[in-house]
Amino acid sequence: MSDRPIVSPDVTIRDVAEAAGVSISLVSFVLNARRGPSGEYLCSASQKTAERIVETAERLGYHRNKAATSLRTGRSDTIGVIVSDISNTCFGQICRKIEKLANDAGYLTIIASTDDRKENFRQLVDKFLYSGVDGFIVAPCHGVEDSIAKILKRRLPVVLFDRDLPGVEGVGRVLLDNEKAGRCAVRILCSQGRKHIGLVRYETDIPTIIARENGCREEAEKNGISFTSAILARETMRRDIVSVLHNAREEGIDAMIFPSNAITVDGLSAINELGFSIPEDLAVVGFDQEDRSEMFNPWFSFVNQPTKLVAEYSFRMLLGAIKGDGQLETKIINPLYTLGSKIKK
Amino acid sequence: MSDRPIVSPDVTIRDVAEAAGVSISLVSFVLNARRGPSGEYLCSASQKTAERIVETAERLGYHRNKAATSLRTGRSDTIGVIVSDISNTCFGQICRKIEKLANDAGYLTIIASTDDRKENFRQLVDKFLYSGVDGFIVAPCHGVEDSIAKILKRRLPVVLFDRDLPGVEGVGRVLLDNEKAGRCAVRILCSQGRKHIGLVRYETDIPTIIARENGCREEAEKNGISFTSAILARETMRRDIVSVLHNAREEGIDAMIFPSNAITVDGLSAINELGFSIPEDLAVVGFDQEDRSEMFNPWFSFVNQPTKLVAEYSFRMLLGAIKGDGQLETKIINPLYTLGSKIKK
DNA sequence: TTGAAAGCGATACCAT
DNA sequence: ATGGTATCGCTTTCAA
Repeated sequence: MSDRPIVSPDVTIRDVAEAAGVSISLVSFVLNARRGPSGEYLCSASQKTAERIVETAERLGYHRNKAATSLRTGRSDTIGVIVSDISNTCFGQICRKIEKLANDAGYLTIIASTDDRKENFRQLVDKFLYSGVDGFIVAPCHGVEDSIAKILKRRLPVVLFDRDLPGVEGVGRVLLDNEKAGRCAVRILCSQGRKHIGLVRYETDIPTIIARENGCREEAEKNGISFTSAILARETMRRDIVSVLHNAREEGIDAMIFPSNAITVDGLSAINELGFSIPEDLAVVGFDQEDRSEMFNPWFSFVNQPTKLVAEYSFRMLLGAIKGDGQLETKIINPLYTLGSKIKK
Repeated sequence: MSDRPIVSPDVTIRDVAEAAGVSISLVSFVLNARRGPSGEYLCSASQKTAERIVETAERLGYHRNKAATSLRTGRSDTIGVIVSDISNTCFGQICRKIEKLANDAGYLTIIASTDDRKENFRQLVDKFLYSGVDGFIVAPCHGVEDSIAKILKRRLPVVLFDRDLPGVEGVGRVLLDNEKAGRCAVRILCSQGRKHIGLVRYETDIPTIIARENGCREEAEKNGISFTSAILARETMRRDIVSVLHNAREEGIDAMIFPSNAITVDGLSAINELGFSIPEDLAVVGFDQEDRSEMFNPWFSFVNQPTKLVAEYSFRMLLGAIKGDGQLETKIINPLYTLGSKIKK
């Protein structure tokens, strides 16, 4: 039983030094020493003093002041994660996993949401920069190349995920193979015997969505299946999608693809509003939805990013870049798909 | 023209001082001055120099080094948020809103998930403490009173939300009225003509769940309706809940209540597995589910925390405590409920 | 093997 | 109205 002292204001390295009867430098030296395989201190200090110092530090309840360390070293052991919306389950899961990995590696994680607006993205990047994060993992908005450049100018590593910024160099990437994801969606519908596939999206040049659409079209052609896509204005999509679906069905379309999470949400809501049933009236494949859909109506399918994998690749790549070993590369991930309540492949 | 190299790793307050031809102290003084109503600087510096200093700072792209400020002042303009699982939509939404409010108030937010394990909770509290957060907003695990005490000993403000730690003093609280939430769930089912209500939960002394159950029982008695609750082992709930639901239906129970998010997830999955349809075979009220259920089968209802309200109250209360105005109190929130795809009350 | 001392960048007290 | 300077806690040469 250790009789822990009543912790008062704060124990500094100076207190430890005094209590252990050594100099401040030595304490710092020992406390930052790497441990040998036999658990011992790899530094020039004698094992005996090293142990005494460590023990004293523990007894006093010493913890290094991060601000001071950060000021002195320029490192903060903090990484910044920026997504469009943390309450989107897909991002929530990725962030959670990144946070866990980072925590295990001794890093703190700062997470922020941009609402997909580049002014917010820029502001957050600045804020994180001035807070001294050691690296970034971001799902970028369209058109934030300048912000990324700003990070790179400070020689901080960046890993992009979920969305690409084509042409940007010097960053790591962990991206879904979106064309393959599109092909996957069509194949699911083919295997359910559908012949007339429709896709709804909003007007955009987000490469993710375009690539998915291309994948769909390609696979549909390959299978000799009709493929039609409807393009709506982003602002009024939620409203307009209802009539699009209504008309689609009138015209004999028997399956719909919603190529992003936002579209999936609006699309399924519209289907409920129209009273269509899945898959009798319309088969459906959505994208980027949570893995809890088994809770709900299990009769539609999803194509997803494997969130854990994305988190793992992203964090490992960033950590490697921060530490100096490991390098920033581009990792293309295979899509995952969910049929009903079963995950295959 | 100075013959300095163009590349400046970072602009410091000293650079600004030199460029503006004043002392470091004055720069700090002006840059920390509060602004008057007419937009001007409330400090003893003359308006002219004040303006010159600010302009110079902007021109050089100066941003204060947070580590240095934090070291010097003890403040970090950072708050720590701890939840059980950020990928749980309910927490995701609350965190997102807190983050936004904090951001607007000039604070950075650090979010972490505990997985509902108190060792994790403790570890995270320590980590946040040593990182120098200015305050905490936490959904505590059961049995972490000691961690909270540790925070309070440092005189940092804490706001609890979602879950209470009865008996802990000196903290703010933003809590759902869980008894009322339970009563609400039963009333929904009554209004749908149900007469035999069942509830499933795992073995626990989490006050949230107990209070909900009590609310249910109370309201059922008041309405002369039968109420049965099944208590499972936490570890095997996911599996056992299937047979519980099967038996319940055999025994004539016509409605189920799942009094937490975790139980709701398992419960609905089980219902899908059993092939029951809602509400023909069983009416259902879940708890703490996301607001996107309109996407899915809308034929069951939810009782929720109003996430924005929780976030707003929590953050305001914390900010008040940090700033010194405002005080920590207990705020009890009314439940929100969702019927089908419509939100009422 | 150990210690003294010079900063890191910003703040705030005390002079002027 | 402005400036000098000690200090926050820690890391890191360089000397002893």
